[in-house]
Amino acid sequence: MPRAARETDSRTAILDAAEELFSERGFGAVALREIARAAGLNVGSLTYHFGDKAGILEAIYKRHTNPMNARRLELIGEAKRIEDRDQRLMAILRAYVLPAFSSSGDLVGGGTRFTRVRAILSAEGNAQARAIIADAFDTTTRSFIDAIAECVTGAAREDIVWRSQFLLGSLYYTLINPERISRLSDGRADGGDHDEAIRQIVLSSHASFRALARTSGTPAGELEHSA
Amino acid sequence: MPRAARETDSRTAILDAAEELFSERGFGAVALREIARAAGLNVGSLTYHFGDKAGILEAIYKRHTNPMNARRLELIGEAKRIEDRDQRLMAILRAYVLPAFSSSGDLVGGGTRFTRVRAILSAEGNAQARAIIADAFDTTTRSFIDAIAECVTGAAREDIVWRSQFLLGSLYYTLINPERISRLSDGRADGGDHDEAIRQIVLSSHASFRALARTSGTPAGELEHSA
DNA sequence: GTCTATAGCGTGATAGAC
DNA sequence: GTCTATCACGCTATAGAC
Repeated sequence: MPRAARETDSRTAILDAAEELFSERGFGAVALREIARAAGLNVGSLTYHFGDKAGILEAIYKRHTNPMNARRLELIGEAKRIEDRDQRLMAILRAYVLPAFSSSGDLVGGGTRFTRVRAILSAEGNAQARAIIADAFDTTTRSFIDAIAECVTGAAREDIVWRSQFLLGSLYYTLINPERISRLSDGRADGGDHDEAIRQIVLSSHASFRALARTSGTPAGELEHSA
Repeated sequence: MPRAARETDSRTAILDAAEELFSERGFGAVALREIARAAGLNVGSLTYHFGDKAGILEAIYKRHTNPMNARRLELIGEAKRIEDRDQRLMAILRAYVLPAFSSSGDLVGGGTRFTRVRAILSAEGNAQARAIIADAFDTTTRSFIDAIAECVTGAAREDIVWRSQFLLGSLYYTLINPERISRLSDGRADGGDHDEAIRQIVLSSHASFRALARTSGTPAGELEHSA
């Protein structure tokens, strides 16, 4: 067993390499040998440090979830102090989206890469991976839903849950398939532009959530059309 | 080579089995042996009919894309005849979402299953799979974007593209991870309820698109907040 | 048209030298 | 702590019997 407290250079080299490969092709499709080669180490070294392949994924999760959740809660806390409901809602949405894109902790560009890992893993349905993913973010997501509910008075809790699912789906799919945006816009938009992606997701979901409010000056007629 | 025109029982049995397995675990993680077992046939039979593993995926795409696109264009055509812009927008969104869930052609429940295959494959990043996916839906998607643009006057094309990306991401993620909705709503919503999913996606994206309109009675202030 | 048998390769994980 | 060597297994794809 390696010393748990200290992160050696090899350990982080392995995690960095694995994270990059997982973010591109998922968990199952990546071979330990590839990770070893990318990290400049031998296969035996990986299993020495992390036991098995799933152990590597677990370590990747461990180093990201805490900083990312902390950053989210911090930003949500700030956002909650805004009085105007619309602006507060906007700030809350940014608090959720921003840490998924920007760097988490000391890791350069780690946020985006890790979020892409999560996006791919959520689709892959791998049993080992599923066990590791399991509710690493549920608690934070619930705080997030609570904060939204306070901005969107009179909305049913279920509706907010559905739309927060759509928010996460939007975020994931944008990270997975950014070329589609560039292509369908004939180059007028760049799907790989993270700042723009954040802006678009926040604005779009803001409109989606605000339409749930029963009070305030929303134009009537969204609910119970033919759909 | 098998007769191209006629679909034998074995062929459809193979495609059905493969489609089910792909929709659960993606392309790479499914072994030919599993498909053969589920179809009640031998491995050799699969390669006889479809050449190789990618050939099976290709055949699955072939039997779905045309019917699904046709249904979408038909529904968009109907929707375009609606005069009221809000109601037309709603109908157009339904025209896009509905065929992704409901059965396509004669295939029972085929739409949902096939859409789940597409969702997983889009995330998987497999090279062979990517080649088959490539713009099987781009033409229809462009008609869809055009139709929305007519409802949302004054909106920038790029913004519509971004939000249609979010629509697809919402749809995919809901099919991939429906349990998350049930869990986060504490059982008050059922993520696996397709009719409700359609309704929620349509309403949510309707609000998102409508907010882009510069004319009409939209409440001011969505654009250019802090974001 | 479907089967069995097998080739040829790549995989995750381990044992033991250094 | 990192290496080489190796095990046992699973994979896709093919060849050829029936």
